[in-house]
Amino acid sequence: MAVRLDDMDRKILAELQADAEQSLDEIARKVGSSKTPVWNRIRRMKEAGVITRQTAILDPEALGLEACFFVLIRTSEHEAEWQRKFLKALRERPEVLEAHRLAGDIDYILKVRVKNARAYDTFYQALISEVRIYNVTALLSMEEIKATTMLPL
Amino acid sequence: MAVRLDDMDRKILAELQADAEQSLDEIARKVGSSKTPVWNRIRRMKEAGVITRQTAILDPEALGLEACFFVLIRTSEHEAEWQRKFLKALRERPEVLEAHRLAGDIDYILKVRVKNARAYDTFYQALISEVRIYNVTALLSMEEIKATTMLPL
DNA sequence: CTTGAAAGCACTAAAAG
DNA sequence: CTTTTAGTGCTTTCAAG
Repeated sequence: MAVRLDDMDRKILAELQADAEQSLDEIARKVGSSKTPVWNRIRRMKEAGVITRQTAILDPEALGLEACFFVLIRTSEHEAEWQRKFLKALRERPEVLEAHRLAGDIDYILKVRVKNARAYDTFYQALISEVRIYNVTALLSMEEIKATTMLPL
Repeated sequence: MAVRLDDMDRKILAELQADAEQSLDEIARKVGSSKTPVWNRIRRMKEAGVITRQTAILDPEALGLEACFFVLIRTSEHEAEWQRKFLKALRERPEVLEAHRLAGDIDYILKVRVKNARAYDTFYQALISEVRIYNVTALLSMEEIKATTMLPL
């Protein structure tokens, strides 16, 4: 899965992560190349799956999504059918921004963005009514110190 | 901070979140409007800070960043000077993708992306040598079930 | 909101290193 | 094999109705 990238590729990726609206000419100038080679490298990296997609980043506060919870989940069930239902529920709920299966005594962690604590409770009640969960701890974020989509290159 | 958005604005945002590479004409067609009004709405939402920026989403696996940790931090220190140093350290480290200050007995949560467990240990040793930390629990992600930048609208 | 028009840009192909 | 040059048609941007 890992793709071979040279220094120029990495510079281009850094520019695209920082600002995907720049023109090819601008990127080419910054990385010390020119339009066509930069365009070819970007195309190759899209085909190779290094660049997944391009998206607009929105401000959650400006949209009224003022509450962010990290949810630690322990479960007693480990059957395939239960897991299938659980994953489906997570993927279908748009307020679940992240979901990971973990190693260790905590089985899952979720990141959930909602309007307020009440909206979180609605989400929580809906989730536990869909699938059996042994233990849930919700961690409420008081302050987003850092949140970036920029991967280190 | 919260901005008033109508249904058309929300449809446009949904399109931009799903794929920011679409042309204005395409977006306009999908939301049932035309080029200029869509362009004006997007400009207004950028000025209002609803749309923060546009970015390329990269595949961490393809870049060889195969390990993801959630780090739960408890601290005994709550002085301004300690906090300043701690936040600075987090903001400067590119492997820290997210950092939140929490309510409750856990003080901070981090999301950290690195090449492997060894790289995490290097990060961890560097962090605890920079700032005094009372207790750290690292949760290792075995599987990214879901990871989206798309906020619910 | 629509039309329309100017400027800029992405993308392609073909030439040159 | 990679870069430069050059051209076409689409897209953004903006002014006027």
